[in-house]
Amino acid sequence: MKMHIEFRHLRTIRAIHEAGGVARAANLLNTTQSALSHQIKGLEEQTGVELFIRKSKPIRLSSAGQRLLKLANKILPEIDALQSEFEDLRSGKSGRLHIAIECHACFEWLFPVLEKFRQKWPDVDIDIKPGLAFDALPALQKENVDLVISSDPEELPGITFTHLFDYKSVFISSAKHPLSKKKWIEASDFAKETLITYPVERSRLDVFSQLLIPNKVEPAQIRQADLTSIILLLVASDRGVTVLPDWVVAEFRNNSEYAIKPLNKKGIERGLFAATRTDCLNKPFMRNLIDLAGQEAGRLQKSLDSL
Amino acid sequence: MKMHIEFRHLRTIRAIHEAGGVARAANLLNTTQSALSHQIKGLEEQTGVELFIRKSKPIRLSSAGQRLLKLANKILPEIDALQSEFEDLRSGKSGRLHIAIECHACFEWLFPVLEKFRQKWPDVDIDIKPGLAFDALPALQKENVDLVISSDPEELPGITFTHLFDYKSVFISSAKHPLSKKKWIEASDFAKETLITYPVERSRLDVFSQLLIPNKVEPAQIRQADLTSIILLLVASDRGVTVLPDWVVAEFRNNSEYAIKPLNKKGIERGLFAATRTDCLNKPFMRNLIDLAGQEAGRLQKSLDSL
DNA sequence: TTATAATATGAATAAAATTCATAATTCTTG
DNA sequence: CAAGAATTATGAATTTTATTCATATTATAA
Repeated sequence: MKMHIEFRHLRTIRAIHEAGGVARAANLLNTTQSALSHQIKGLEEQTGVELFIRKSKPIRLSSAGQRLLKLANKILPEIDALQSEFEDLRSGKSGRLHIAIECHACFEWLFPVLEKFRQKWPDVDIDIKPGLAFDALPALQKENVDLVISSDPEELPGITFTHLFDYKSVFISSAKHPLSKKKWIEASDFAKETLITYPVERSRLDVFSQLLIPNKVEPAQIRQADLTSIILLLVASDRGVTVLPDWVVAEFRNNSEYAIKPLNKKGIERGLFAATRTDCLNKPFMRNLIDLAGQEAGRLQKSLDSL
Repeated sequence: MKMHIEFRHLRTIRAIHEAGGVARAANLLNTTQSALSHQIKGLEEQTGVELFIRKSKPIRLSSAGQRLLKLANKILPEIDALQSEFEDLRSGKSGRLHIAIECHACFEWLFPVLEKFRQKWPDVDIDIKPGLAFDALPALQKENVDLVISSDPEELPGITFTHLFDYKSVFISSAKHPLSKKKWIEASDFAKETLITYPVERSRLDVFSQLLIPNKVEPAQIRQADLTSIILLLVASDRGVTVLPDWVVAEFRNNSEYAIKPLNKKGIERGLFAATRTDCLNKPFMRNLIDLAGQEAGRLQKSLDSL
């Protein structure tokens, strides 16, 4: 007989000890006295060590048996804990929510959303993965991340894009800037300007993908900055102009330092989407996050409308 | 399918992770790729949690799988350690040596023996159980102790008495005591004396069992003391007389404060035995202890002879 | 896209655990 | 100390579980 020590054995040892006897332990474990007797016999053969003192009835643990019991008492609670963690996972109480953001400015509205989310789902492992802006969708497919915030929905197998809200990309310059006199801004207006952007691929920036590339316009100069507040600082001091989502500018629309103009006569409107693996949409916390994002969007919209 | 998490699964998870793939892990574990695949499938069904990301080849652990791996890395070394402890037990390198001493004075020669023993068998769990003087042999049978030092061998099933050495019980008084004038001491001599003994049953004391009870003599008074040195102190200050094994008095035989006399003309000679469960005599450390005890006895004998 | 390496699957087989019935212990009590 | 009660052990049959074999499916790299 080969047989290894198994959890079954640990449970049996513990039960025999606690119940004070094989027969009573068998009750506890919903099995027969015979089964346990065979079990411990097999275990003793396998380990080559006497685990019980059989000269007493009911049988008692030998010192080796007590050593094993000690291990059982250490180990069994650990798998129990694991099982309950898994139960949380299965029920959707806990889970992993690793997020990649294609749209760089999205940090702005996402943070407050995550803050609310965190309070409601304390057991969900939230993380924002940097450096994935480019191949966020492959990462999503490979389960390296669980949610991608993107403006460019694609048809991908196993991936679902959920519309969150729409926004407008708007032009921002200082109030003193010559272009602030125009009603709206066109592609050609950028030819002589310094454009300030996030340090990401052009294709990932609305100004380029929606306006400059289609119109084959190249800005006179490009300057990059990481943080939205830095970009705005540079714009305020007339070191350049920029294009940002309208929600970013909501808070300071009434700030007289800035001029905010639509792009083209009709403005450039874009959608924002949550990309997830389709099966993950079943998870309660995932739906709730998307809900919360929608709510936050409504709130931003209101604050824009009210101006 | 019912199935619990088992050590097998932990080993599999670990092997898949370390080998980087199911097929390679199967090699490590001397089994087939199919077996492992079925195993993890069963485990995933049981726990209701995806343990691996199957969109990649070779498959990788999911976050739940990593949680399980963490547990595996914590638990598996612990059973390995246990198994090697058991191996030591089986090979006789370690074990339990709980000793009961019927003969109260035996502490005197046993301690140096145990000291040597301890150095040679550091993994053996040595203990001296007090309070068992009376029913030491039943305790031996019930495996509450593993060795009994006794002067009264009996025929008991499963118990073997090994002769260690012989000694004489000798009478001790102060040098000023009237009885110190006699060549030897008889039972009747005790009738007017205060006898100092260990605080144990009369039947367990040589003076009584070998001399006073057979001769129906009752000492004038009995006084009890726990420690041999205390008894000797009392004797030296003439508060009473005592009877002790000759090896106890070896060291101070030339001390002029004491008078040491044989009991009866021929002396009372007794044997000392190591009682063990018969099967325990196979254990190397047990035999070695008995050997060491014999050697120590030889040493004591010499120190007596040389005087 | 195709070839290749890796994993999954289903049915058959092998292995192991459990049960049932009963024997053999140890304990208890008169 | 014997007899009965309670407890554990055992062997064979049965059921459950794990593994293998052959092959299908899936993912990756060329």
